[in-house]
Amino acid sequence: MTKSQIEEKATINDIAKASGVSKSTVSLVLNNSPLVRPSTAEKVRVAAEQLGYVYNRSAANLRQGVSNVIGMVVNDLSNSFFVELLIGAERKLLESSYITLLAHTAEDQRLQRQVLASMRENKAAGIIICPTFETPPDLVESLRQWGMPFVTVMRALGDEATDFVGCDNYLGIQMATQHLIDLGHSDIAFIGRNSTYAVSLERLKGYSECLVDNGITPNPAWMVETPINLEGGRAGMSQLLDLPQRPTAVVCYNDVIATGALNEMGNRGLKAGTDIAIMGSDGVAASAYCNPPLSTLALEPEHLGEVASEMLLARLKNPDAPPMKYLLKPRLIVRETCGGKALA
Amino acid sequence: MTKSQIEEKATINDIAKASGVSKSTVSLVLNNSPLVRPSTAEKVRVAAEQLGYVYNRSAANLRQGVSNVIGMVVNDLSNSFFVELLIGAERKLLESSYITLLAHTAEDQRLQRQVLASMRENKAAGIIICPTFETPPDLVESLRQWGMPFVTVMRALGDEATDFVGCDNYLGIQMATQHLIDLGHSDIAFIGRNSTYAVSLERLKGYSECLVDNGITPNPAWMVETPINLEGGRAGMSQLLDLPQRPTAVVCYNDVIATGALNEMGNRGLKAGTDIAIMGSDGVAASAYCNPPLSTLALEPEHLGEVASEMLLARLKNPDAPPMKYLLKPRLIVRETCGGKALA
DNA sequence: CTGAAAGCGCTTACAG
DNA sequence: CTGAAAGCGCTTACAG
Repeated sequence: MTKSQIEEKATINDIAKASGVSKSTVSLVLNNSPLVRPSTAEKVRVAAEQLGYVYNRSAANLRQGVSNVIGMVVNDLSNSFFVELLIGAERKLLESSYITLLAHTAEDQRLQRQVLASMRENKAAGIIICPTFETPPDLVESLRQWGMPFVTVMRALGDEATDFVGCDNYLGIQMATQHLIDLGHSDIAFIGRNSTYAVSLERLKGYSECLVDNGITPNPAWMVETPINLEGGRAGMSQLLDLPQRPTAVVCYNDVIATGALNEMGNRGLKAGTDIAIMGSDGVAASAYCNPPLSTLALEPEHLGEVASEMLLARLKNPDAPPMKYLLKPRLIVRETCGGKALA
Repeated sequence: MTKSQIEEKATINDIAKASGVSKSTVSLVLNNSPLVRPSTAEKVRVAAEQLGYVYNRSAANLRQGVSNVIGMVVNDLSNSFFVELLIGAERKLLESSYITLLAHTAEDQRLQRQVLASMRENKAAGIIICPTFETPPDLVESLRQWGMPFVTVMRALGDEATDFVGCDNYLGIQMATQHLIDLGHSDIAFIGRNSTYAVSLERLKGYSECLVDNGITPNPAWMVETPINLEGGRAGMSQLLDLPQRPTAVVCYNDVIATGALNEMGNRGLKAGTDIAIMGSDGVAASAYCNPPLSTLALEPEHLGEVASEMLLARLKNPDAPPMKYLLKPRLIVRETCGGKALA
């Protein structure tokens, strides 16, 4: 235990003493500066090793005014889309020797404010944020005023000047809807309408405009409003199945909704792809293992997470670069639930 | 911009000057010390507010030698069990004004070492760790030597002295197996055997001993070894269905495996609960929305996460308290896939 | 209840 | 290529 206590206490001063150089030189060595002569560096490294030295980032952070942590603020970890996004982002950050400070807001704006403030106090080098529903625009103002670099993900925030990573929601759902139309459907419903939520609005628009473009009149009774969760998907499908006139196909807001819908179909002895065609959106890993396997849109959440990290890192390197945008083009994944396997 | 630049720079010295007290007093106020006269405190708070003061945790961390961050090291975020556990843990930590440093190891030991070292440098106050497969015992030694408080979750590590949160794996799978036997099954398989993995060994034992206790001889061909992921579940079920003699019921290592198994059954036009009975384990949120709804074991991951946080917080308060253990007793959740709804 | 002083362990110009 | 000096913004005994 004495040994370990000695180890606990070693600082660059101790290393300096042990290796016969100044602590400036030690610091240079620890930061892999090319300025130090290799033989000196080696000597220092050996001493550090022997002393069981542990770099104290708190000290470095204080001196430099910035840390090696990146804040990651996520609105909904119960949706694996965001989990996969988190996985991609965190891995990428780690590769660049950043470490991730995570906060799950669960769509709570108050919490979002709180964790952002905490990340600021902790001198986060930057923030990746998947904002909550209806995040007020002054949040962006705050972040800017703080001088905090950030990239927003999936839900655009503020003006054109903010860095953003997302996907073409309109195009994706349009593709999904068109696919069903190409399969011969015209009675197509949408589950997951949500008027307070920009992404839902875009997706709903992709759906309804696609219908119109194909000469189909959208049916308001077939645009089901539900919370965006598994139960919402189940309940939404239940609502559709209770209608006197059922649709023959359903476009779901996302894979979570679709999974809930599949559940309800099963509960009623119906099979997706045979009785009713279903399309999801997001392409989460689990979508391939739905029962039946879900036809959906590849939004590549893990890739989006990686891109978000890369964008933030680029922003840190170059604070004055012009605004960066990444808008993923969805790709159709045809599996079983749309009943159009043959087409693919 | 001038305003915000001034704000950036305010320190306790500025507050001290502005409010006419010493910086010691300011520090006391910021930490809500009861020592300061309320009127003084108020004066200080107003000054801090006016100056747009931001507490600098790096400085406090350096001075105190410890931070307000807790490291959370998770082996597998592709399994929602661990995501739900993370959600519970993070929320609880936030309530106690700690913020979570997250690292996903994806079962990579090298990465696990690396992130742990990084968390140490960052002066994490403690660590919650769901260790990777086959984590070497010297990891516990390192953590102890570092003086780093930690609690291990799900996979026990080291000796009796480590704080641990988990569940009774043996009992759970035993209950699931017994339930199937009570339903009249005797041809019961197990998917997710994995000899290198302690938890799998416990669960497999719960399964096979339950069979023996009921006078049933375990069939080696029905103990399927697969990776623990969706594809493993699907492939495992496929393997069973290809057997000349199929089991009538299957106990799955966890809900991930069960979900994959359900997928394969659907692919073959089979229905769980009717054609073959399926039991999962873990009770992740999505299990209720499988198709059909999955019978499983409630392991309450979110609760386990909360408990882990509470345990770590207790450990921080009282470093010398005796080792703490929390072993959750699983509860049977009877839904559709076991075909025993009537019994519940 | 409040203040003066020391120091946490780094990094960064600056000088040589 | 290396060293001496200053300072980042806090907290913590200690004294009064």
